[in-house]
Amino acid sequence: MSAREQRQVASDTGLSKQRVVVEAFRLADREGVDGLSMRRLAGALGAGAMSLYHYVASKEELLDAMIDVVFEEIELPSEETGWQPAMRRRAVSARQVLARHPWAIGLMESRTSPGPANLRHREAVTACLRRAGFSVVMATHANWLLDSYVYGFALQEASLPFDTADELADLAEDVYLPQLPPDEFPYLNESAAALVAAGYDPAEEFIFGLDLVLAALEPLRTSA
Amino acid sequence: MSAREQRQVASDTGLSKQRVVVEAFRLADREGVDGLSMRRLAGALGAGAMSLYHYVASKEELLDAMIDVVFEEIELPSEETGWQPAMRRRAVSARQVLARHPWAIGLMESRTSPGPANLRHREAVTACLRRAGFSVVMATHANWLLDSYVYGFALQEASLPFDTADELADLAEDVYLPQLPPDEFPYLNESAAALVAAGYDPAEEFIFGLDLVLAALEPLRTSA
DNA sequence: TGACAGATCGTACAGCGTACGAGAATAGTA
DNA sequence: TACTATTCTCGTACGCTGTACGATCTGTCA
Repeated sequence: MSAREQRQVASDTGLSKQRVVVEAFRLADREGVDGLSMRRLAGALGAGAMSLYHYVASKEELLDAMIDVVFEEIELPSEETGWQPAMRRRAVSARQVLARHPWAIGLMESRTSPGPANLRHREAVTACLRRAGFSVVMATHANWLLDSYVYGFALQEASLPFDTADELADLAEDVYLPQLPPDEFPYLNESAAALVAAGYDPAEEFIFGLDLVLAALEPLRTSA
Repeated sequence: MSAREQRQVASDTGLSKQRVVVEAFRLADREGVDGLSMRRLAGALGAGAMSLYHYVASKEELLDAMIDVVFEEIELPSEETGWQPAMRRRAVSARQVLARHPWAIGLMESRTSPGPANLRHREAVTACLRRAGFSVVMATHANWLLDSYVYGFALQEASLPFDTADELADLAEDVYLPQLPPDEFPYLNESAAALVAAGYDPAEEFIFGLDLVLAALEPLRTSA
């Protein structure tokens, strides 16, 4: 057993690619992606900055690996239910995961080579659609539509500067409404008022659009 | 007339917030957002790096302003057609603009305070939906769904590492397929083959999903 | 024991955003 | 025209970044 393999097993002491990536993931959760530097990461691992480069070729590769950990966290579509419940569950899971790790969605634009968990995920989704009777072409369309919705929703949610309904109400009153003269922005005022009155739950909002999309996809299936 | 106002007019000589932001926009188009540094931007403007800070409080503010320029480029929904053609046109325009400036979508996650063009855009979209008979709540749902689709599509498109069908074919053969063993990823192989055979046009793909979404929203209108 | 490979990391470099404050240019007033 | 006040420009410097390079240290095997 080489020293390296030993290190991979003994997770408490010694480094490994796994430990580096997972700690980077945690650090990004804690401090945001801007707070993730090689030196700080090394510090959190009790190592010197340059030691990390034995496990990771560059920071870019580290970010790629972090994104793949995100995909590992997303539920794969079940094979035991209909395609709609299966896609619904995996989409809900994806949104939850992306909401829990808001740094991830911002990283995706710049990552171009999908990792293994990403590939496994795509394969499972495509399999689910194809088995449900979508043609190759229609499965591609469905994939784009569903993923666009999930990622776009996550992107918008990540850029909301509040986390709770209370914060929303405060922000609306103190920041938004003052810069929205009612005569120039009548409809935004109307919306803002309704939003503050009713509160706002991103999970519910997400489900609403998701169910519309799923229903719209149903007729694209070839077999009934 | 103050010196500053004069500078804002005389665009050839002298700086102004406009000139700084527009040049930053161009630089990002040319070199990507990673190539945009205050020093390089100053160089492109023939000025010292610190001079920029007279027109822009920080790089963050500069990025905010750049995003707002992006929104200025997006067509507002027309008031003279039905809501569907209007929303269709503005969504198509938004995708085009975001595809032309791929750095923009990556910036959106971190921008939390919308600029004036952004606000104008949202107001116009909401107005269009409300006038078409969507209730306040339904207009909010429609807004989320449409914007999620547009942004998510743009995000996925920006992370595609190819621009033309030829590049796609080359990449598929040289990079993707080799890492997709057919027994482990049968469906992805199937999709990849179909994609290479048929070519791939993001504009068409976008329209397909967009029309599904628009049709799905139609029944949410209160008045016929 | 000696040799070799794997792992660690100190140092250094170029580049980043920007705080500070000095100096130049311009505008307003007498 | 002369003096002052304001606006604008930017050189220097600080603390941070990713990482190239090479020295060192650790552990394995002959």
